[in-house]
Amino acid sequence: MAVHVLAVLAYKDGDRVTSAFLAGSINTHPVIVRRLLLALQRAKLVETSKGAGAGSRLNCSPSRINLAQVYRAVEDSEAFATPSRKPNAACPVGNCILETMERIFASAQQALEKDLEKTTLANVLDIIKASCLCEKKR
Amino acid sequence: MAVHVLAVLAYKDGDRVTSAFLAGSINTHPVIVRRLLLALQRAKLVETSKGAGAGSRLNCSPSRINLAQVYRAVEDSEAFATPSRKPNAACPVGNCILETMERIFASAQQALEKDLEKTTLANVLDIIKASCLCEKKR
DNA sequence: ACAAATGTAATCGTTACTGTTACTTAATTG
DNA sequence: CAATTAAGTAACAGTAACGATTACATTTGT
Repeated sequence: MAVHVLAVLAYKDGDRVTSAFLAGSINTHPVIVRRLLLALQRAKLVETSKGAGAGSRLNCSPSRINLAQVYRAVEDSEAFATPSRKPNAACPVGNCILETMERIFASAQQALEKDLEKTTLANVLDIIKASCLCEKKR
Repeated sequence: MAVHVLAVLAYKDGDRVTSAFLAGSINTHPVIVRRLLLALQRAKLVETSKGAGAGSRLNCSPSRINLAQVYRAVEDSEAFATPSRKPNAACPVGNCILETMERIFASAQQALEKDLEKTTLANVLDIIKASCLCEKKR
Protein backbone atom coordinates (compact mmCIF):
# COMPACT_ATOMS: atom_id res chain seq x y z
CA MET A 1 0.00 0.00 0.00
CA ALA A 2 2.91 2.34 0.69
CA VAL A 3 4.29 1.77 -2.80
CA HIS A 4 0.81 2.32 -4.18
CA VAL A 5 0.61 5.66 -2.35
CA LEU A 6 3.99 6.74 -3.66
CA ALA A 7 3.17 5.59 -7.18
CA VAL A 8 0.04 7.71 -7.25
CA LEU A 9 1.97 10.70 -5.90
CA ALA A 10 4.61 10.18 -8.58
CA TYR A 11 1.89 9.81 -11.20
CA LYS A 12 0.31 13.08 -10.07
CA ASP A 13 3.77 14.62 -10.40
CA GLY A 14 3.98 17.33 -7.76
CA ASP A 15 0.28 17.99 -7.33
CA ARG A 16 -0.99 17.65 -3.79
CA VAL A 17 -3.14 14.55 -3.32
CA THR A 18 -5.53 14.00 -0.41
CA SER A 19 -5.64 10.88 1.74
CA ALA A 20 -9.23 10.40 0.58
CA PHE A 21 -8.15 10.26 -3.07
CA LEU A 22 -5.32 7.85 -2.28
CA ALA A 23 -7.68 5.69 -0.25
CA GLY A 24 -10.02 5.57 -3.24
CA SER A 25 -7.29 4.18 -5.47
CA ILE A 26 -6.05 1.67 -2.90
CA ASN A 27 -9.57 0.79 -1.84
CA THR A 28 -9.08 1.34 1.84
CA HIS A 29 -9.90 3.92 4.49
CA PRO A 30 -8.31 7.43 4.47
CA VAL A 31 -7.06 6.92 8.03
CA ILE A 32 -5.04 3.92 6.91
CA VAL A 33 -3.45 6.09 4.25
CA ARG A 34 -2.70 8.84 6.72
CA ARG A 35 -0.94 6.40 9.00
CA LEU A 36 1.19 5.29 6.07
CA LEU A 37 1.87 8.89 5.12
CA LEU A 38 3.11 9.62 8.64
CA ALA A 39 5.71 6.88 8.26
CA LEU A 40 6.67 8.13 4.81
CA GLN A 41 6.99 11.65 6.17
CA ARG A 42 9.34 10.50 8.92
CA ALA A 43 11.48 8.94 6.22
CA LYS A 44 11.34 12.23 4.31
CA LEU A 45 9.90 10.53 1.26
CA VAL A 46 6.76 12.67 1.14
CA GLU A 47 5.75 16.12 2.28
CA THR A 48 2.27 16.74 3.65
CA SER A 49 0.33 19.92 4.34
CA LYS A 50 -2.84 20.41 6.35
CA GLY A 51 -5.95 22.49 5.73
CA ALA A 52 -8.06 23.30 2.71
CA GLY A 53 -6.55 22.39 -0.64
CA ALA A 54 -3.87 20.43 1.18
CA GLY A 55 -2.55 16.91 0.73
CA SER A 56 0.70 15.08 0.11
CA ARG A 57 3.34 15.04 -2.59
CA LEU A 58 6.70 13.42 -3.13
CA ASN A 59 9.65 14.99 -1.41
CA CYS A 60 12.14 13.86 -4.03
CA SER A 61 12.34 12.54 -7.56
CA PRO A 62 10.91 9.03 -8.12
CA SER A 63 14.28 7.95 -9.45
CA ARG A 64 15.84 8.71 -6.08
CA ILE A 65 13.43 6.56 -4.07
CA ASN A 66 14.04 2.83 -3.97
CA LEU A 67 11.78 0.20 -2.52
CA ALA A 68 14.15 -0.67 0.31
CA GLN A 69 13.70 2.86 1.61
CA VAL A 70 9.96 2.42 1.44
CA TYR A 71 10.21 -0.93 3.17
CA ARG A 72 12.29 0.51 6.01
CA ALA A 73 10.02 3.51 6.32
CA VAL A 74 6.89 1.47 6.73
CA GLU A 75 7.94 -1.83 8.26
CA ASP A 76 8.98 -1.68 11.88
CA SER A 77 9.77 -5.32 12.47
CA GLU A 78 12.06 -7.58 10.48
CA ALA A 79 11.04 -10.42 8.24
CA PHE A 80 12.16 -13.07 10.73
CA ALA A 81 11.66 -13.17 14.45
CA THR A 82 12.76 -15.56 17.15
CA PRO A 83 10.19 -17.23 19.41
CA SER A 84 8.99 -15.25 22.41
CA ARG A 85 10.08 -17.93 24.86
CA LYS A 86 13.80 -18.34 25.37
CA PRO A 87 15.26 -21.76 24.58
CA ASN A 88 16.57 -24.03 27.31
CA ALA A 89 20.08 -22.81 28.09
CA ALA A 90 20.93 -26.14 29.70
CA CYS A 91 20.81 -27.77 26.24
CA PRO A 92 23.94 -27.24 24.12
CA VAL A 93 21.77 -26.35 21.15
CA GLY A 94 19.32 -24.22 23.08
CA ASN A 95 22.21 -22.35 24.59
CA CYS A 96 23.41 -20.78 21.37
CA ILE A 97 20.69 -21.27 18.77
CA LEU A 98 19.36 -17.78 19.34
CA GLU A 99 22.45 -15.82 18.46
CA THR A 100 23.18 -18.23 15.63
CA MET A 101 19.76 -17.65 14.11
CA GLU A 102 20.01 -13.93 14.59
CA ARG A 103 23.13 -13.84 12.45
CA ILE A 104 21.42 -15.91 9.78
CA PHE A 105 18.31 -13.75 9.87
CA ALA A 106 20.36 -10.57 9.62
CA SER A 107 22.01 -11.89 6.49
CA ALA A 108 18.70 -12.87 4.91
CA GLN A 109 17.21 -9.52 5.84
CA GLN A 110 20.11 -7.75 4.17
CA ALA A 111 19.71 -9.86 1.04
CA LEU A 112 16.03 -9.01 0.93
CA GLU A 113 16.57 -5.28 1.31
CA LYS A 114 19.43 -5.35 -1.17
CA ASP A 115 17.06 -6.78 -3.74
CA LEU A 116 14.41 -4.16 -3.02
CA GLU A 117 17.06 -1.48 -3.44
CA LYS A 118 17.39 -2.43 -7.08
CA THR A 119 13.94 -1.11 -7.93
CA THR A 120 13.18 2.60 -7.82
CA LEU A 121 9.82 4.29 -7.73
CA ALA A 122 10.65 5.54 -11.22
CA ASN A 123 10.96 1.92 -12.37
CA VAL A 124 7.55 1.18 -10.89
CA LEU A 125 6.09 4.19 -12.68
CA ASP A 126 7.58 3.05 -15.97
CA ILE A 127 5.96 -0.35 -15.64
CA ILE A 128 2.62 1.23 -14.81
CA LYS A 129 2.78 3.68 -17.71
CA ALA A 130 3.74 0.90 -20.10
CA SER A 131 0.75 -1.13 -18.93
CA CYS A 132 -1.50 1.86 -19.47
CA LEU A 133 -0.34 2.17 -23.09
CA CYS A 134 -1.12 -1.50 -23.62
CA GLU A 135 -4.61 -0.93 -22.26
CA LYS A 136 -5.23 1.99 -24.59
CA LYS A 137 -4.15 0.10 -27.68
CA ARG A 138 -6.90 -2.48 -27.18
CA MET B 1 12.00 -23.45 15.93
CA ALA B 2 12.29 -25.76 12.93
CA VAL B 3 16.02 -25.11 12.70
CA HIS B 4 16.29 -25.70 16.42
CA VAL B 5 14.56 -29.07 16.01
CA LEU B 6 16.86 -30.08 13.18
CA ALA B 7 19.93 -28.87 15.04
CA VAL B 8 19.09 -31.07 18.02
CA LEU B 9 18.46 -34.03 15.73
CA ALA B 10 21.80 -33.42 14.06
CA TYR B 11 23.46 -33.07 17.44
CA LYS B 12 21.98 -36.39 18.54
CA ASP B 13 23.36 -37.86 15.36
CA GLY B 14 20.97 -40.60 14.28
CA ASP B 15 19.45 -41.33 17.68
CA ARG B 16 15.68 -41.08 17.81
CA VAL B 17 14.51 -38.02 19.74
CA THR B 18 11.01 -37.56 21.14
CA SER B 19 8.88 -34.47 20.63
CA ALA B 20 8.87 -34.04 24.42
CA PHE B 21 12.64 -33.82 24.50
CA LEU B 22 12.73 -31.37 21.61
CA ALA B 23 10.02 -29.29 23.25
CA GLY B 24 12.15 -29.18 26.39
CA SER B 25 15.07 -27.70 24.51
CA ILE B 26 12.96 -25.19 22.56
CA ASN B 27 10.85 -24.40 25.62
CA THR B 28 7.52 -25.02 23.98
CA HIS B 29 4.82 -27.65 23.91
CA PRO B 30 5.37 -31.11 22.39
CA VAL B 31 2.35 -30.63 20.13
CA ILE B 32 3.98 -27.58 18.57
CA VAL B 33 7.05 -29.68 17.86
CA ARG B 34 4.98 -32.48 16.35
CA ARG B 35 3.31 -30.04 13.99
CA LEU B 36 6.72 -28.84 12.88
CA LEU B 37 7.90 -32.41 12.49
CA LEU B 38 4.94 -33.17 10.23
CA ALA B 39 6.04 -30.37 7.90
CA LEU B 40 9.64 -31.55 8.03
CA GLN B 41 8.52 -35.10 7.27
CA ARG B 42 6.59 -33.95 4.22
CA ALA B 43 9.80 -32.29 3.01
CA LYS B 44 11.64 -35.55 3.70
CA LEU B 45 14.07 -33.84 6.02
CA VAL B 46 13.26 -36.03 9.01
CA GLU B 47 11.93 -39.50 9.58
CA THR B 48 9.56 -40.22 12.46
CA SER B 49 8.35 -43.42 14.02
CA LYS B 50 5.46 -43.98 16.37
CA GLY B 51 5.09 -46.08 19.49
CA ALA B 52 7.30 -46.92 22.42
CA GLY B 53 10.96 -45.95 22.05
CA ALA B 54 10.07 -43.99 18.96
CA GLY B 55 10.88 -40.44 17.90
CA SER B 56 12.44 -38.53 15.04
CA ARG B 57 15.81 -38.40 13.36
CA LEU B 58 17.32 -36.70 10.36
CA ASN B 59 16.62 -38.24 7.00
CA CYS B 60 19.86 -37.02 5.45
CA SER B 61 23.25 -35.64 6.35
CA PRO B 62 23.27 -32.14 7.93
CA SER B 63 25.54 -30.97 5.13
CA ARG B 64 22.82 -31.76 2.62
CA ILE B 65 20.13 -29.70 4.31
CA ASN B 66 20.16 -25.95 3.77
CA LEU B 67 18.01 -23.41 5.51
CA ALA B 68 16.03 -22.52 2.40
CA GLN B 69 14.73 -26.09 2.38
CA VAL B 70 13.74 -25.72 6.01
CA TYR B 71 12.09 -22.40 5.28
CA ARG B 72 10.07 -23.83 2.42
CA ALA B 73 9.13 -26.90 4.44
CA VAL B 74 7.74 -24.92 7.32
CA GLU B 75 6.54 -21.62 5.90
CA ASP B 76 3.43 -21.80 3.80
CA SER B 77 3.02 -18.16 2.92
CA GLU B 78 5.54 -15.82 1.38
CA ALA B 79 7.31 -12.95 3.10
CA PHE B 80 5.23 -10.31 1.29
CA ALA B 81 1.53 -10.28 0.63
CA THR B 82 -0.76 -7.93 -1.22
CA PRO B 83 -3.73 -6.33 0.58
CA SER B 84 -6.90 -8.38 0.76
CA ARG B 85 -8.96 -5.70 -0.97
CA LYS B 86 -8.35 -5.22 -4.66
CA PRO B 87 -7.21 -1.76 -5.75
CA ASN B 88 -9.43 0.51 -7.79
CA ALA B 89 -9.08 -0.65 -11.40
CA ALA B 90 -10.43 2.68 -12.64
CA CYS B 91 -7.21 4.33 -11.45
CA PRO B 92 -4.21 3.91 -13.78
CA VAL B 93 -2.02 3.02 -10.83
CA GLY B 94 -4.58 0.82 -9.12
CA ASN B 95 -5.10 -1.02 -12.36
CA CYS B 96 -1.63 -2.52 -12.53
CA ILE B 97 0.01 -2.05 -9.15
CA LEU B 98 -0.87 -5.58 -8.12
CA GLU B 99 0.95 -7.45 -10.83
CA THR B 100 3.82 -5.00 -10.61
CA MET B 101 4.25 -5.62 -6.91
CA GLU B 102 3.94 -9.34 -7.36
CA ARG B 103 6.93 -9.32 -9.67
CA ILE B 104 8.91 -7.25 -7.19
CA PHE B 105 7.90 -9.48 -4.29
CA ALA B 106 8.85 -12.62 -6.21
CA SER B 107 12.30 -11.21 -6.81
CA ALA B 108 12.77 -10.28 -3.16
CA GLN B 109 11.50 -13.68 -2.08
CA GLN B 110 14.01 -15.37 -4.34
CA ALA B 111 16.83 -13.20 -2.97
CA LEU B 112 15.83 -14.14 0.54
CA GLU B 113 15.71 -17.87 -0.14
CA LYS B 114 18.95 -17.71 -2.10
CA ASP B 115 20.64 -16.27 0.96
CA LEU B 116 19.20 -18.97 3.21
CA GLU B 117 20.48 -21.58 0.78
CA LYS B 118 24.01 -20.58 1.60
CA THR B 119 23.79 -21.95 5.12
CA THR B 120 23.52 -25.67 5.77
CA LEU B 121 22.46 -27.43 8.92
CA ALA B 122 26.08 -28.60 9.17
CA ASN B 123 27.17 -24.96 9.28
CA VAL B 124 24.71 -24.32 12.08
CA LEU B 125 26.03 -27.33 13.98
CA ASP B 126 29.59 -26.12 13.58
CA ILE B 127 28.72 -22.75 15.07
CA ILE B 128 26.96 -24.42 17.98
CA LYS B 129 29.81 -26.82 18.68
CA ALA B 130 32.32 -23.96 18.52
CA SER B 131 30.25 -22.03 21.05
CA CYS B 132 30.16 -25.05 23.32
CA LEU B 133 33.95 -25.25 23.29
CA CYS B 134 34.13 -21.61 24.26
CA GLU B 135 31.80 -22.29 27.18
CA LYS B 136 33.91 -25.18 28.43
CA LYS B 137 37.13 -23.19 28.36
CA ARG B 138 35.80 -20.69 30.85
C1' DA C 1 -1.92 -56.22 27.74
C1' DC C 2 0.53 -52.22 28.86
C1' DA C 3 3.24 -48.35 28.22
C1' DA C 4 5.23 -44.96 25.28
C1' DA C 5 4.98 -41.97 21.77
C1' DT C 6 2.95 -39.76 17.62
C1' DG C 7 -1.26 -37.86 15.03
C1' DT C 8 -4.96 -34.81 15.32
C1' DA C 9 -8.80 -31.94 16.55
C1' DA C 10 -10.78 -28.30 19.39
C1' DT C 11 -10.19 -24.37 22.03
C1' DC C 12 -8.05 -20.27 24.30
C1' DG C 13 -4.99 -16.19 24.51
C1' DT C 14 -2.14 -13.00 22.40
C1' DT C 15 -0.58 -10.12 18.86
C1' DA C 16 -0.77 -7.48 14.76
C1' DC C 17 -3.17 -5.21 11.29
C1' DT C 18 -7.06 -3.26 8.82
C1' DG C 19 -11.13 -0.78 9.13
C1' DT C 20 -14.18 2.56 11.23
C1' DT C 21 -15.84 6.36 14.00
C1' DA C 22 -15.16 10.49 16.26
C1' DC C 23 -12.87 14.32 17.49
C1' DT C 24 -9.02 17.85 17.43
C1' DT C 25 -5.96 20.81 14.91
C1' DA C 26 -4.36 23.55 11.23
C1' DA C 27 -4.67 26.15 6.96
C1' DT C 28 -7.08 28.16 3.04
C1' DT C 29 -10.78 30.81 1.07
C1' DG C 30 -14.72 33.64 0.56
C1' DC D 1 -13.33 36.33 10.62
C1' DA D 2 -16.14 32.46 9.80
C1' DA D 3 -16.69 28.39 7.20
C1' DT D 4 -14.69 24.72 4.96
C1' DT D 5 -11.30 21.43 4.01
C1' DA D 6 -8.08 18.09 5.19
C1' DA D 7 -4.55 16.04 8.25
C1' DG D 8 -3.45 14.18 13.10
C1' DT D 9 -4.82 11.12 16.50
C1' DA D 10 -7.11 8.20 19.77
C1' DA D 11 -10.25 4.50 20.66
C1' DC D 12 -12.37 0.40 19.43
C1' DA D 13 -14.22 -3.62 16.61
C1' DG D 14 -13.21 -7.45 13.38
C1' DT D 15 -10.16 -10.67 11.47
C1' DA D 16 -6.28 -13.75 10.90
C1' DA D 17 -2.25 -16.07 12.36
C1' DC D 18 0.25 -18.43 15.67
C1' DG D 19 1.58 -20.55 19.95
C1' DA D 20 -0.08 -23.05 23.97
C1' DT D 21 -2.90 -26.38 26.00
C1' DT D 22 -6.01 -30.25 26.63
C1' DA D 23 -7.92 -34.37 25.21
C1' DC D 24 -8.21 -38.39 22.77
C1' DA D 25 -7.24 -41.82 19.06
C1' DT D 26 -3.62 -44.58 17.01
C1' DT D 27 0.41 -47.09 16.57
C1' DT D 28 4.30 -49.82 18.19
C1' DG D 29 7.56 -52.12 21.08
C1' DT D 30 8.32 -54.96 25.36
